[in-house]
Amino acid sequence: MNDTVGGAGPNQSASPLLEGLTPAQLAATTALEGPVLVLAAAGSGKTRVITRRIGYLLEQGVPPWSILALTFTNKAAKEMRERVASLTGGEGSQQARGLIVTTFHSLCARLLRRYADAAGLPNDYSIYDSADQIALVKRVIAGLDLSTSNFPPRSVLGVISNAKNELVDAEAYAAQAGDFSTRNIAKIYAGYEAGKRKAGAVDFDDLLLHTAKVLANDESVRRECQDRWQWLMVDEYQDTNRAQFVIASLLAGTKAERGAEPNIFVVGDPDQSIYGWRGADITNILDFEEKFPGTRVIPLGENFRSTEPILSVADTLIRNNKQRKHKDLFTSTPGGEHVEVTLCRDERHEAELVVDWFKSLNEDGDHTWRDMAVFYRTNALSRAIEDELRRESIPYVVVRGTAFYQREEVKNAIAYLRVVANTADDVSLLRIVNTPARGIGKAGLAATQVYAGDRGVPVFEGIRRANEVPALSGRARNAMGDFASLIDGWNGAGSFMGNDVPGSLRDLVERVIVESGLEAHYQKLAAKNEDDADRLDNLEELVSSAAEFEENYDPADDPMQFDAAVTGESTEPGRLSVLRAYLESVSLVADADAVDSETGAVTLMTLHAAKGLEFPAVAMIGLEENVLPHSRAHSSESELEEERRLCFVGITRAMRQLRMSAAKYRTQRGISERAIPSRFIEELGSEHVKLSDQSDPFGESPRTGSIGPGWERDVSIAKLREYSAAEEVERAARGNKLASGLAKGAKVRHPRFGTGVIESIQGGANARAKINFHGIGLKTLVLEYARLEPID
DNA sequence: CAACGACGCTCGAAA
DNA sequence: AGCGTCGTTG
Repeated sequence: MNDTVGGAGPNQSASPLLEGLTPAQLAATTALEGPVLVLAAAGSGKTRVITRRIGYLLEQGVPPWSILALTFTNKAAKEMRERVASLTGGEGSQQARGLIVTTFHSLCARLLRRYADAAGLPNDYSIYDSADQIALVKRVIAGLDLSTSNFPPRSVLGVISNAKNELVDAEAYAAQAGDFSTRNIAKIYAGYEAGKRKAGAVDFDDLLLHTAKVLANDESVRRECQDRWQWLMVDEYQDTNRAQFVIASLLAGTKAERGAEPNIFVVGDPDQSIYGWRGADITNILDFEEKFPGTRVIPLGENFRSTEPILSVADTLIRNNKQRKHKDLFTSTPGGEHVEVTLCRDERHEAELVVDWFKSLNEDGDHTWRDMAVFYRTNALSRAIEDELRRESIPYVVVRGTAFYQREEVKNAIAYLRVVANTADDVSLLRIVNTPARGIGKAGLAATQVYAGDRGVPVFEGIRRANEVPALSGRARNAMGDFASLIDGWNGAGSFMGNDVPGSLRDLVERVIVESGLEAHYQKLAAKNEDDADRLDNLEELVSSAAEFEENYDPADDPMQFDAAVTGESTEPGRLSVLRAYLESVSLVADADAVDSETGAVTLMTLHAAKGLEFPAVAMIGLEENVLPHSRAHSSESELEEERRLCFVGITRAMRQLRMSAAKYRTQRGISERAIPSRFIEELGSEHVKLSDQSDPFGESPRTGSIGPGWERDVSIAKLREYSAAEEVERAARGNKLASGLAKGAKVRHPRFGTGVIESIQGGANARAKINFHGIGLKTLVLEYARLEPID
């Protein structure tokens, strides 16, 4: 931009911002102008580099509002903002006013709000999550007289999402659709797009897609953005997809547009690319230098996180990836313990070993619960660990940020709010129009949908005009009339423009929950079934979350409020616009956002959610074929390599201690199946790995050492059957023994379900008991796994 | 029209 | 094991 910025070398400016950096980190931090690609190995201090670089830019006099940093999760964005704030002196410092650190999706959501006209969207658009998408696709499939068994909504949506990630829209897709099935998918795709357009809704892919289109097609929009943001940074660049690459490129602009090479700074590690299935495109890294001539490439190789054995094991594993540029991982801090890899009997045994390990770490006094984490390939694997931690009264958190918003009762409340914000949102409307039941039945609704469809108006408009809809019963008309006034009462449709609805967001959410009848509905359920008691708590929590959002809401934080950002003024926002912002934030929570290192609890999460984090002690479970690598990742070598990178990401999160385990039997979908140790175990090498086979409960001392009988992977099907048959006999004997200890009519206690009476019991390999639990009802439990205690 | 139980299907990571 | 759909009953 000018000489003062570029020329200020680290030597003259003894800035504290540049202290304690390695030469490579310093080079990256102070590489200001022009395109820069930082290849940052795991644990090499990339967050540090980005935050210091932002601080350095500010120190050089760059205005904060001209800096835009894009991260992968809200959590990462928040952390980065905090670190910048502490570097530049002070919380919420005026210095950083207008600095934008956010996620791609949030940025796009805001851009589309501001440039709604140019994007062809209403500015009150809804964001559909996967459940909404499925609901809409189902309706479209039904409307086309197709069957959901021939066209499973989930897989159709997968096809649509992939098409979108390659920037193929419904039209383009139809143009290349050949066979019968593909042509029908093209029809569903088109219907799905039309449905969203009518509802004023977008899905996650659309957020990126629409933004890319607006930036590409509307020069004034592009100009405005390019003028504001002179300094662009992208974190986790290896996980950007095609659309994100296009957006970043358009925001950066070209030399022709800017008169100089754009200041775009991206940081990534090809070895940590784990979102290929979501369209992440590794060629974005490879093409970067081509797209931005004169790119400076700065490698950050030295690892400051892990002990030597951990790093070495990670390195040995990742070398098995063939489609990879060779790269040495190194640490200057030698020493450290071996990586222990254990073969367990089953997931319960595995959980016991993990929890025993954690307990011993805790007792040694070197670690607290928050230093420990368990990683797994799929969410379902957390269960056994959770049970064991609960049994041992060890505090733990399962990282699943979106789980709360996916609960039925919360989704319902949010659907109401979405309808308040956007009455055209048919998917949300249909979800709640008769929840709780208010006499708007299937038949009446169908007639209203037809009426609305014929006139091209939203279903809610049909409900408003229930009196004109033919063939409705008087009761249905009344019910619909009541419902319409309910919604209109909340969104102020009666008052001028609906924009000056008084009161707070908190009040609105509370009113909606009470007046919709949701509260009463769940109160009724809770009275009947203890399991439903927490639903009311969740609704309460939603109110708190809205209140908290409202409290922290500052329209000036909106990236698009240029003037407010620059002048420091903020305008009083209307309640509906706060509601919209709230709904948007709710739609864009990531699982990883739920990580909270402050709580003194063990952290449980998927390998994907673990990206970017670090823990002193890590247990990785389920290192089995078809789990990691996952069974669905066997169709190509590149999928397998992505699984290997996922394993690599997990390993490199561990700072001091790492354990991995595989179970000989794993229960999935309710049945226990023989599992084969993951090929990745062998690929860890043997130098820093300590194997131990603890799977034989009757064996003398556990077998340790090299890959032995229990570890073999290339077992033939016949051999597997042989194993299974032998073990089946054992299991049957165990089952019979367990069953004989209990009888019909006996009273038992279960750690979670309380006391109950046995209704029926069955022995054998899958010994089960049907038990009538007090206050809960009938449950069938597998004796081998259920922790039942007989009581008198 | 709503509530409940039986049945059958699925089953990956997530913004 | 969990979920959604279907058919039955209140």
